[in-house]
Amino acid sequence: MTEVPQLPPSLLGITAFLLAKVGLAGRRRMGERLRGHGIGLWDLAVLAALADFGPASQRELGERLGIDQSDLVAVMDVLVPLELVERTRDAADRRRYRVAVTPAGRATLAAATTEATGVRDEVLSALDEQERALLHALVRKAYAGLDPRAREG
Amino acid sequence: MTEVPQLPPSLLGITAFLLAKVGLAGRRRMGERLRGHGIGLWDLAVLAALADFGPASQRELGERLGIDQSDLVAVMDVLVPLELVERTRDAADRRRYRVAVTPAGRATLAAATTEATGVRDEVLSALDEQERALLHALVRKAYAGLDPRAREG
DNA sequence: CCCAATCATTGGTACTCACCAAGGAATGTG
DNA sequence: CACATTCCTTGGTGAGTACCAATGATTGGG
Repeated sequence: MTEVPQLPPSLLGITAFLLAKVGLAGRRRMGERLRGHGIGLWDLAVLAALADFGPASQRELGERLGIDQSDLVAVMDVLVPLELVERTRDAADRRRYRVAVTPAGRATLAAATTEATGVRDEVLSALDEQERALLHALVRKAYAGLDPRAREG
Repeated sequence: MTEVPQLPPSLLGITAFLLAKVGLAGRRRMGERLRGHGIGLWDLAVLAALADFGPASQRELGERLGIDQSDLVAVMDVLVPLELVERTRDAADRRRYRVAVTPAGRATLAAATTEATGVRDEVLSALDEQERALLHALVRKAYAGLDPRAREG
């Protein structure tokens, strides 16, 4: 789908439909902007996790973010060469890595956060500041309550 | 991604991230439920368009819903055998079809709308009635303002 | 009547998301 | 020490989304 003209009112009454549309638009735009920084959406999530919670092994990252181990490898293949994270073998247990965000990684995270603001303003251009804040709060609350054990994002 | 535990606060501050997550969850669940009716998300959109706006050619449907012609063929391959739509050659112009929703199609649309309510209540379980209505209104407004000519849903 | 345009169909590409199985390296436990 | 387990990697699957090009049938304009 790639919306354009007048949609059927029947669809516009479906909250899930609207959320999917707006969510998709946000994800697309965010992805485009991040591409300018050489990273993808997952990479951003990993940077955020490392910045917020400190160094971790890949397994820990995967668990925390709900990313499959194998998919995490691809993330590392992006972040390591860009030197946004530093990956060293854990001295105590040389099976595992110790992944840590670098200053460059923090800078990229900050830049991405700024981009996110731009995306928000773009996607929610029809809403005023107050409405945007309200929407954010509502979606955050809804997300927090989203059955964590169910296996859909 | 298949969220679970505590996400980085950095991510939770990003509206686009939250919208994408919640939107994805809604889309998934909606897809699952529709599968029980033998149809997919696109099929529902087509049924809604036909019910709301009356019979149309496939080209008209594609334009209205932003679906590629070729993808619309797949939709018809679902809806026609299920007799949810009736497809007859246009007498005046036998190149085009005249696609119309059948009574069975309307019934399925009604059922799907009910399912949508269930999905909404599921995804927004953390919100009370008032908050759900507010969220719906905000998202609808945002969607309506979403640059219609930009080509991302 | 011939040509260009339109409508539908077929078949193919590319990208994302989520997942799974197999295997190598390193670990610790009995 | 031998064995089961853990961590990471490789390689592959399948569903969903969004495209594009080529073709056949039919049409209307010149």
